[in-house]
Amino acid sequence: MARQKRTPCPETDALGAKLGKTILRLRTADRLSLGDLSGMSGVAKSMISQIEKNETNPTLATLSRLSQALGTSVEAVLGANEEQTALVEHSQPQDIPVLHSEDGLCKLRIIGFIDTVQWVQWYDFTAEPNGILESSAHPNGSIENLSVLTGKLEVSVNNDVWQVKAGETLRYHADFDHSIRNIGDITAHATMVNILAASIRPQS
Amino acid sequence: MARQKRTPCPETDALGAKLGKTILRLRTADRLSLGDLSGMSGVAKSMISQIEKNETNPTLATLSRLSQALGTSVEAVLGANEEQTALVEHSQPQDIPVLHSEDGLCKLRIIGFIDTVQWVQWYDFTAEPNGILESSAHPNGSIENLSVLTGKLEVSVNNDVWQVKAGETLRYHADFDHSIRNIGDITAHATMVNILAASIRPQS
DNA sequence: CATGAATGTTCTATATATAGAACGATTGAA
DNA sequence: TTCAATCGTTCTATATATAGAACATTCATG
Repeated sequence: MARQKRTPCPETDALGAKLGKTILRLRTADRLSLGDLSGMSGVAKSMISQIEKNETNPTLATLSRLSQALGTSVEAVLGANEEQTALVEHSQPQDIPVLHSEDGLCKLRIIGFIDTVQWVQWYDFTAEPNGILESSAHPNGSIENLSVLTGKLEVSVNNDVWQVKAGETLRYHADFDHSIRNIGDITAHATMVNILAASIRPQS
Repeated sequence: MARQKRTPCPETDALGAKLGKTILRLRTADRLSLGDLSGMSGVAKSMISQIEKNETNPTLATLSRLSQALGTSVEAVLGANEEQTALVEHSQPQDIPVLHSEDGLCKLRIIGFIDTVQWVQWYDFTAEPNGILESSAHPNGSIENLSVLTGKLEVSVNNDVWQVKAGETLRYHADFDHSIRNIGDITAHATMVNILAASIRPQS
């Protein structure tokens, strides 16, 4: 015997509601009728109707077929946030914060600070010869990406040391104290991109 | 009467397989038994077992409850790509793909291509005077960020045109056809970062 | 006004996702 | 050895997700 409880858990329900709206939005944006999308995806149009109204609890398979037909992925459809912030932003130099290393030889311009996306930030990094930038550990599981445009840098994390020169990219875990030093004899220039772990996985 | 065809579509099947591995990985990483996770999530342990082996086709509701119990979101669980990435990666210049514009005057070096994180990519962009780079629309809701290091560029999206010069950053929606042109008389150099819409999501 | 071809909705029958129980395998302690 | 506990698997019954058909509505065009 199997007893089954109806489980309209609020979290899940909200997820389904958002999903339905997203599907509807994508479908109408492409000017597709239920029948069209049904034909393209192989999902019954009755199903699509119910999904859009959050009257059912779709299966991974149907979600996969639907998002494929809509040209996206299941993750994207589920994660899609419809805030249609149709904004364009133009930052002037004086708006961009600049950090300096303790020795005054390195400069870190924080370019990519977007309040809507906290888990990725990027910087323009320059260092005079022998300049060293010391960073304490970033939030759990962050990954730092250093792409050197000109010059030669040395990166130390924990007890490991690597060298990176112009044209190369180094990617390393930044949830330890780490430092970057200019070991060349010219000004070094690099693009640094930090990705926070929140977007990958809440740590084990 | 309802005829129903079993549809083990390869795409969907692969997604399910990946999902199963991810669930298993997260569960064991937290040292949870099937029973533990079942108790925490409210999903029958038999279901979890079948999901991990991709012998069933879970519902959005169960995925939601499971990922909640594991401390993540459905998107993250589905999007989680493959195993623990190598701790460190060092890309040489020859590993980095380079795109050229049709007129041959612009160069786009794809620096930040991480297979584990599909929602952010960045590029090193250079353009000779008058060079123009035309891009077709990116996936739904992408945002493109252009930080000019040297020179002066003009960005056209839809019918809007903006100018950006050294030190400035322009941020615009890239889900339309758009183009970037060097309107200065020296080689322009910029860092371009693209963020896909899938990532616009609060909380971790 | 018809009449048809679209649209989205509700109905109905079946395949299947799911919960719970029963099972077998492993471990550890008395 | 026993016994008990705990693991993952497999079985079974039911709730339900799904496909397909029937239905309802709009909107053309004659």
